[in-house]
Amino acid sequence: MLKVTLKDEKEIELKKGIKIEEVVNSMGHKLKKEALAAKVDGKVIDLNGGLDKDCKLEILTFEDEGGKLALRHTTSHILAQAVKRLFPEVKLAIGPAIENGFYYDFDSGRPFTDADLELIEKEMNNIIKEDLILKRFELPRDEAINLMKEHGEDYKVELIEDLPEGEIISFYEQGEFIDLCAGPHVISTGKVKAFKLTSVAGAYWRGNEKNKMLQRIYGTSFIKRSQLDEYLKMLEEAKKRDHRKLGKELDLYSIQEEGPGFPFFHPNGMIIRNILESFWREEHKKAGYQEINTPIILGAELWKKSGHWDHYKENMYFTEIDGEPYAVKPMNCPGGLLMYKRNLHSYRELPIRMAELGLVHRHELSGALHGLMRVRCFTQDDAHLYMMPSQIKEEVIGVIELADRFYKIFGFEYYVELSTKPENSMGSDEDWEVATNALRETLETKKINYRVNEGDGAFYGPKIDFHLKDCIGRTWQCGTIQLDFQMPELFELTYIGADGEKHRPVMVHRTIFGSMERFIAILTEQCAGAFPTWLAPIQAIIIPVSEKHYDYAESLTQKIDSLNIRVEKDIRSEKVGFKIREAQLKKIPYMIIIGDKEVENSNISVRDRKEGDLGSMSLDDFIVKISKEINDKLNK
RNA sequence: GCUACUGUGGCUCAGCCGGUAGAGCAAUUGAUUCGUAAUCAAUAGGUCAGGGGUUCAAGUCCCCUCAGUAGCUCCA
Repeated sequence: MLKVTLKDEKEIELKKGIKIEEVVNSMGHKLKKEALAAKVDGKVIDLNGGLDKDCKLEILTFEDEGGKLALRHTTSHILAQAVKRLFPEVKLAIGPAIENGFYYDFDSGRPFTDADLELIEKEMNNIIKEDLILKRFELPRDEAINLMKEHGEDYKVELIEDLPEGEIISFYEQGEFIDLCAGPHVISTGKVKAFKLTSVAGAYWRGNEKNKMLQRIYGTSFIKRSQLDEYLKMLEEAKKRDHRKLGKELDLYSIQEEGPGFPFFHPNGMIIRNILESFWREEHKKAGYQEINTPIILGAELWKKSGHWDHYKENMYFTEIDGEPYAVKPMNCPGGLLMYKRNLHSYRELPIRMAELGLVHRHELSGALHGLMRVRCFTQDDAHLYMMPSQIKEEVIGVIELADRFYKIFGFEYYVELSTKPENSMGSDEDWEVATNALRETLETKKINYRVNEGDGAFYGPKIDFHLKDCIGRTWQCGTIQLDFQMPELFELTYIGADGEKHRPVMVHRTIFGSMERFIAILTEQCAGAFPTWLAPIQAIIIPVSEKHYDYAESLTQKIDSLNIRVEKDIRSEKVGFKIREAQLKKIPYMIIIGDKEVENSNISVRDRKEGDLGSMSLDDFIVKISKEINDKLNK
């Protein structure tokens, strides 16, 4: 007999070799119906699996990540099976479950059309109705390869050949369909109650642009129809928060055909941007930063020295001045380095923190451009910190805390990545090792959860990245902290130590917003265009009921305006309802409605864009209220 | 850059199997002076992204270019 500990710490005795499915069947009706997979000693496996030793057992449903992934992974197999039934000549690549759904990559002679998708969905429904049982089996390497060769699945053969020695090679079979797969899966195709194929896109085999481009079909699935509908509705709603849509509606910015990837900031966008920048300046002054500004165009020699010429050339724009080659800066560091080199530095000055709101230009592939999120010129809220090696940890912590403070103010949740040495990099492995470990240790000291992103560092050093989410959950890198031993070496930076000798400082490159453009985009999506009052282009609008109240409106406007609150008045001959509707669409935080009553009582009637009518109050009370909201940078 | 899709007045969109552009909003003008999400009327505005081709005839079919969207690659 086996001792099995359940999720609620209850221990039960089961006979050895029992199938988890049987265990589930002996449980409550609800769990029996909802079970999708199981977690045995922390490892997610099929319900088909058996128990052969004492263990902890947890039954997973759609509410559990493991259950959800199993269901969606099975849906991707159903998709592949349907495709094979309809188009036998298509070859299979990979088909994992991903966040919010799944995909499957196919090598088909021609691209899938919308009509194909409909056919495929129909066939998938058939497979679900057939309620095929998923059977797992393992094969030794040679047999596995032979099996896949028999099926003409070249990509699968390649995958198996690349599996490390000793790796278990498993397959899943459902009806006539067999796929190489590690699992886990749900017990039968009938478990998928609601699914939808959402889009088709090209995707390179193994994510390498030198490889063949395959057809990727994306989809999602649920255990209830209502969940699918809800998800699709949620996506629709999320699209209304898209900063490209809101940017147009709120007249924040635009991108013209004459300059793809080069944004134009409109007056409303500039108000937000300028406030963000002055906030940034205040905070950086407090945090001990100096501010500098360096040129946008600098000589080619500088870029050769910094390594950009060799490691970053595809992303750079070039020009010529008086016959000499120059480059438009893609990064601010080389200019900043020249600034450091202007004079001698004592160890007593260190760390030196030089910040720069620097406009950089980078050539991004046309297909990568995306509103303000991904552009070809942007202003980084950059800073370069020069320090003694002994100061690294403290400085990196300082930046992490600064970033955290910024994101908290905007109410952003973020997640952190540690990116390591990329292929096209400079410097010795030892340097990279030391730098990467320094960052890792700092993250661990601060007890920050992070994911390692292998090979994604800058060419001169490893980095800690802060990622923020957009309206539909895509993540974008904003803040970054990059530890660099290379530039100080290349530019022969020095400081005079206590011993009177010259020493090499270490350098940290960092941003908090990331770029003004991307940050404004994220912010726009986060607040759905209803910017917190301290950032709103118009903070209050005065709406007189009729012409009789214009004088009072004018005097209120002047009073509020004199307090540096961004106020406007709407004296068009329109009805109140119409003016309110417009103000509401512009997402103006406060509407001040004044009619006979207000003029008579010398007060105002306030409407909040979210709460609606707040009733009447005195102008002074309103000013106290809105000023507090602005000064405290409240997110409401 | 790659794969697929899209591109009609400032904005959102209609235009069936090719017959030679239409609505709403916005704008302008006039009327209306009104109490918490749309007052009424009139006027003006487009060589249908650009270029080439097929055709008696192209917004509608074909090709090229440009731009956008989704994804891949890449990245703040």
